[in-house]
Order: sequence, then C-alpha cells, then structure tokens
Amino acid sequence: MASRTRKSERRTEALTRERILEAAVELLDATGEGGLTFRALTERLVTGPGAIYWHVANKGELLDAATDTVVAAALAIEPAESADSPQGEIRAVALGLFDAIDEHPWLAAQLATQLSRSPWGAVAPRILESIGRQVRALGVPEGSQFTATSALMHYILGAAGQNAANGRVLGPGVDRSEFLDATSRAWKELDPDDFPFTRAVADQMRAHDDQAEFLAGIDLILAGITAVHPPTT
Amino acid sequence: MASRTRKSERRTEALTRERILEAAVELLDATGEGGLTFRALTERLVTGPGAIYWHVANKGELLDAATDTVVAAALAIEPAESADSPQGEIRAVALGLFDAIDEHPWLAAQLATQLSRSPWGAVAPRILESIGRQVRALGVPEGSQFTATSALMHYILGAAGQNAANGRVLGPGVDRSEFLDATSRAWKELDPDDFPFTRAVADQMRAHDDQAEFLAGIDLILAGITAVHPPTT
DNA sequence: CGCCATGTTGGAACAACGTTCCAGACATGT
DNA sequence: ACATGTCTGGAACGTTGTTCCAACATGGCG
Repeated sequence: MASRTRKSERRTEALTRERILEAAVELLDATGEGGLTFRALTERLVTGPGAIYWHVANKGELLDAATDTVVAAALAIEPAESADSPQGEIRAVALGLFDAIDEHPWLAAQLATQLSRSPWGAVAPRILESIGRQVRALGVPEGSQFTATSALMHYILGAAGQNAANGRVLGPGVDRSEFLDATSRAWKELDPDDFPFTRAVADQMRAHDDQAEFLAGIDLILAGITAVHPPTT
Repeated sequence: MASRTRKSERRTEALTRERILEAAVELLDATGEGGLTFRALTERLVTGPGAIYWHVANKGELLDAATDTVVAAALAIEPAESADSPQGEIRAVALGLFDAIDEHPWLAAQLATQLSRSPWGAVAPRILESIGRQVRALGVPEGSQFTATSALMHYILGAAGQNAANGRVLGPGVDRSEFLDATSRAWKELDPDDFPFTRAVADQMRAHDDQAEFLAGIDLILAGITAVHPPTT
C-alpha cells in the first residue's frame, strides 16, 4: 500500500474520527470527566490540536459523539431473545444503560448535560425507540404510547444519573458501604422538624441495593402502565 | 456607625455570602450557565476575586449553593393547604420544581451535574423529604416508602432535566412550536428499520404539552404505587 | 488616644484550557 | 515532474479558575 515504507510513515495508523473517539472514551474512563483535555488527547494520539480539529468540530461535539457511541453500544447488547415478556425486555434495556454508566462513570453527568442542552439530540431517540417498541408490545393504546415511554425514559435517565457514584467515583480508600453508612448517619442528624421522613428512611437507605432499587422503580412504573391501560380486556 | 463617612466607604453594603449567591443567581438567570464567570461576578459586585474567594471556596461550591438556594425556595412555595390529597401535593411539589427550572433555565443542567457528582448532597434530601411525607400519607408500607419516593424523585429529576429547553434556551428567533416541528420532522426521516416507533410517535411528540406530559408521568407512577400498595384495604 | 491583631478587600499574576492559525508533509491525478 | 487538495503538528492567543499578597478597616487593649 504505502510507497516503500518511507523513513517513518507519518503515522503507523491513520488518524480518523473513530480513533479519536476511541481514545476520548478511554481517556474519560481512565481519568474521569475532567481528564479529557485536548492536551491529553494530543499526547495520547501523538499529534497536535490541529489534527484533531480537522476531524472534530469542538470539544462539545467530541463529548456528544463519545456519549452517543457508548449509549448505542449499551443498547445494542440487548440480548433480543433472552427476555420473554415486554416487561422483561424493558428491564433489560434499563439495566443495559445502568451497567454502561457503571462502566463509564463519566457517562451520567455527560448524559444529563447533553439531554438538558439538546433534549432530542441523538441519544434520546435511541432510548425512546428501544423502550417504545416494548411499550407498544405491552398493548398500550397508540395515543398513550409516547407518554408511557417518556415516563420510563425519564425515570431511567434520572435514576441512572444519580446512581453514577456506585463505588469508584469516591476514589480508593472509601468504599460503597462506608459511603452509605456516612450518608445514613448524616441523615439521622438532620433537623427532626424539617426532615422527619428522611430521618425515618435513613436505615432503608443504608441497606439498599442500587440495582434492585432501580428495577423496583421500573416495576412500579410498569405496574402503573398496566393499571391505567389494562392489557386487551 | 461607620467612623465619620470616610472619603468613600469601602462598600455601601458589606460583601456577604448571601449577596454573592444572590448575584450569582441573577447572573445565571440573565446570561445563562456559561455567563457565570468570576470576572463577571467581580464586576457586578464591585470587587476582586480575592474578596469572593474569602466567602466561597471555589466555583463548584458557588454553583452548588446557588442551586440549593433556588431548589429550597421552589419547594418552600408549596401552598401547604391548597392541595387536598397526597397525590395533589405530590403533583404540587413536582410542578414547583418544574416551574423553577422554567424560571432558571440553568438549573436543569446544574441539578443533573450536581446529583451525579454527589448524589446525596444537600438538594436530594430536600426533594426526598417533600415527596416522602406524601408517600407516607398515601399509606405505603414503611418498608417500601424509600423505593416509592426514590422512583418519584428520579422521574421528576429526569423529566425536569430534559424539559429545560422549554422556550428560551433556543434563543430568540426560534420558538417552541418551530422547534417541535423541526424535531418531529427529523424523526420522520429516521431509518424506518431502525426507528419504527420513534417515527410513529413523531406526531404525538409535536403536539405534546410539556407540563401535561410531565404530570401524566407522575400520575402513571402514582397509579403504580396504588396498584402495588392498595390503600388500607 | 494610639496601636496592634484580626478580619476583609481588590488587583496583579499564574497555570491550564479550548481554540485558531499556518507552514509544511503526504498522497494522488495529470 | 509537478500542481492540488487532504491532512498534520506546533506555536500562539484569549479566557477561565485560582492563588498570592500588599493594603485597608475596625475593635479591643494598653
């Protein structure tokens, strides 16, 4: 291919948008959301800023594209035939996103930021589609499908966003149960007049399992959907 | 008080943390989330960065505090007696946050960021408390109160985050219906094989009313809660 | 009444970041 | 061989968050 291996090929592998995105995701995974800088990127791929800007418009587009890539991958894993019922598939979609956030801790903040900036960008339709098909299969009448699907999507994104700190974020030295303990203790020391409920559920909060809680929320909404739209008489 | 009105009192009014927070919120409201810079702040309050850093640790704390202030104000408006049922009060709390985001467009992104960074900071317990009291009044058994309340909270935060762009964000020249039209049209041009559902609901999406849709989601979850935990036989 | 101690201020300076600009290297078509 | 358009990497710019410090105010003590 190349013309006789010149003294040192300009690059061992051509710089491409995909390679940049890949490096960006790896950098984010390794060093957190603050770790993705153009300086670090130019060092990782061995090049200058100009080269990157040739393939990508700006940092915002880079982050958006990275997010879209990861979300698309998470939704693609969907086993397709493993789950039998529509409910099961919805849980699978939700867990897919949940796990993706667990693998890529920066994803939560990024998803949230991106959705609030351009609510119907590339990511939202992906999720809407995955869930919507199952909502349809659930027998929800056409006029209510958008509402039901949106509700599920909003819950998933809200819950996923808050469950980002599942373990690693706190860095080494502080593990999950320690963190839950500290939070629970802090809640119990809140003003009894202003925070009676929060104080009361402090124990449930300490013992709770993120994933189980997340699924319980999904089931609650699914129950609501079936209650409001009973499956075909 | 002051010693004989010197040539020009150092400040007409002392610089305090509250005054800084107030100025920060005003700046955010006026110029958007990107408009809050220490330069702009020092200009607004007539001072230097050092003075601000004496009262506030860093920009993160400033944003967190501003967010907390606004959220607390939004939850305090709660009419307390206006709504009769627990369901009604939950809707009121939700709408309070919804409206706050409408008044302070930067709040959505900030809330999302803040919740994903420190999930159980100052803001979450506030919301948890407001909703939790009503969930308790709903007759949900104690062991399930945390789950039900969390589900509602996650939905509210997820939906609120995405509904930030209600009007203003797009700037003058592009109003809401134009935006919805464009989005709806874009959805209809998606790949029929990959996005059948999204294409099908494109029309519902164009016609939808954000607030009504938001409340419909709340009602769906409330229906789920009552279905799973029927009110005291 | 003067003077230090303490709390507070504002400006200058710094490092890091996103971004722009440009001179030049590479591959390709003629 | 040369001209052309694509692609590269480094130097430079403006802006941001933050730090540092000399100056100021005020209240208590001698």
